Amino acid sequence: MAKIPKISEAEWEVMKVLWKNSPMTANEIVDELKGKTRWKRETIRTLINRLVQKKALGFQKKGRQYHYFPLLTEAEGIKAEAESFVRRIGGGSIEPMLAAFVEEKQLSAEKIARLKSILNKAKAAGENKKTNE
Amino acid sequence: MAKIPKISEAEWEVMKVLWKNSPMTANEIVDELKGKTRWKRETIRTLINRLVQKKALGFQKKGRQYHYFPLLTEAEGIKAEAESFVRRIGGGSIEPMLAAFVEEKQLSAEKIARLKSILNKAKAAGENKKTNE
DNA sequence: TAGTGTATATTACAACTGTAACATTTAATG
DNA sequence: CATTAAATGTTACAGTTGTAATATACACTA
Repeated sequence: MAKIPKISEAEWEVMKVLWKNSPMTANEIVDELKGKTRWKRETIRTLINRLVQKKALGFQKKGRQYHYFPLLTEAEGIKAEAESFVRRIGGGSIEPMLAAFVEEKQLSAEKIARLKSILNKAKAAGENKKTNE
Repeated sequence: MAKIPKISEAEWEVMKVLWKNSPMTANEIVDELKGKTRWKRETIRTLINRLVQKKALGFQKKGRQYHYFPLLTEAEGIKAEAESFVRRIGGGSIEPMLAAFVEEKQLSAEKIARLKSILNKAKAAGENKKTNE
């Protein structure tokens, strides 16, 4: 997807269920979210509609029902959020944020290893910055 | 600071200048931001006022002027943002986001080392079985 | 003391968000 | 075919945010 639309907090919850499993009908989405939130059915439908307007969701009409599916991948969504985060903190240090992560989430050893590998590659890229392009 | 108020994108720009240097008068903040944004003087004053209402900024009256200063530290602000980010992406993987970071920012070797050290501590706290790398 | 700059305070207004209620269309049923 | 139940569509309404304009208060100057 070219330009990632800005997805609000509540809308993200909807995206997450579709990222886990799609396509889904509005009702299936509602049922899924009824467990996790206290939103009324119509609230959830509003969120779905807004996501369609924003072109974050697409749908296919099947009889009287719509089957919704994401128009961007979860990784794209996360990357966009991360970029917005980075822009926001600007010159700030990313350390408190990584610290918050490890506090908040239970990171498995493998995950940590992958993260470290990303950091290692970063260092390499930084060092021969002038030659790469 | 006990509870971190929700600070909007534009408001963050104001906080950042105060985190770099405080206290400052409204005019000093305006001058600082005039360089970085295209906001009108009164726009910036609105942001300052909203931050005061939210108790993100305090001030001291000195004659006819107010001298503003942050009521939360930059690290607190960043941590709150990071937590919000983590909540939002929920079960999602943080890897795309770390990747975005290293893409977006030029990380020095020392910074990378500190980040790795955070990861190492995380592993220790989480499950200290294997000690690879 | 009356005017004039500056500071601060109040008000504006549209877009976006959270949170729904109400209305309309249409497939299926009696 | 008329009714109903379930889907989708339209409208609502207050709080937040971006982006200001306008009004008011007060210190200093003439």
